[in-house]
Amino acid sequence: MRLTTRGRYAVTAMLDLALHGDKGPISLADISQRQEISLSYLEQLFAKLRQMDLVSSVRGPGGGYRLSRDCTAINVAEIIDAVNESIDATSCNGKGNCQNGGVCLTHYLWDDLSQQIHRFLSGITLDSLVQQQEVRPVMLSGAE
Amino acid sequence: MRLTTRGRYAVTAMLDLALHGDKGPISLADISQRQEISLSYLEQLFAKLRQMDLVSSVRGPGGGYRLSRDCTAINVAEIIDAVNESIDATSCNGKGNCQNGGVCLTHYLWDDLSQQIHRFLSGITLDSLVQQQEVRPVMLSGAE
DNA sequence: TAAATAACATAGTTTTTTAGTCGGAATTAC
DNA sequence: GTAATTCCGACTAAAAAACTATGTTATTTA
Repeated sequence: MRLTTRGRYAVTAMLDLALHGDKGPISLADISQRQEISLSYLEQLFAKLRQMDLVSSVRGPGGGYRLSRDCTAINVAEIIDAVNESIDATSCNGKGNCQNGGVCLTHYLWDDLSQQIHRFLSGITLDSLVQQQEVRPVMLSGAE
Repeated sequence: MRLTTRGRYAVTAMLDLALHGDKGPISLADISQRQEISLSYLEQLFAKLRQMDLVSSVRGPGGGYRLSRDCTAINVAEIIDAVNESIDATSCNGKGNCQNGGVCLTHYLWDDLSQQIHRFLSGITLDSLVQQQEVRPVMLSGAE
């Protein structure tokens, strides 16, 4: 199972889009500055986000990215799925052939855990993160 | 966050202990054979499990490991904690200094997720895995 | 039309982690 | 004393993650 900075970066960048997206397309350079993520790395991540139709792009000066759906209709699990291979915790990718073609001792445990995580993350929309942002005091992240 | 074969191996090995532990101490060589995990690697894992007092060892011929507590009193979260650094999903290890000493945009999301996973895994005891083993038909894992 | 801006594409590099190896030392049953 | 076993530390190979570099293409604007 993988849940590393890649997934975190992707969610952070998408949230940045959700927060600033009302002012037209947002360039990766902006996100790069605000969130302290390397531009080239962002480009790689956004290539995948675009493939999964989570964002759409506008090229040329003044261009950038915008969410391709309303932020109430994009959840965190989708974002992580798009950039990470998966959030599966089993060794067999859910196939159940972990040991000699059969399920290993702990297959169901990891399978259940994966479902648990997926259920949790898919219940959280970008919008709900935006709401939370407005309630919880944003220490700095930009200002200061 | 890390949840890889290391943690899976550890849980599998501990479950093997729980399943066979009634016949006195179990050698790592046995577990290595049954679960198809390299002996040397098991030794490393059990060093950590022993440090955390999850297992106790008996040296010499006929020796091996046994659970240091009843299998109703050992949960999966402990096991993973013992061999993996942690099951924390934040980048700051829960410290909240992810960005310029403050919390990053998505800190609370990962913090919540970590708690969720921890709660799930700590609710599952070795004993409950043993029960499950007896109920769910063990496709092969040895037989067939 | 030229220059600037930004996405798009791909290849390569560095760093970290994982998984596993190796060689040996200590302990204990027989 | 020998064999089985844990214990210990260093080492290595391979994979993945994180990041860099270099360019190409589309689009706007002056």
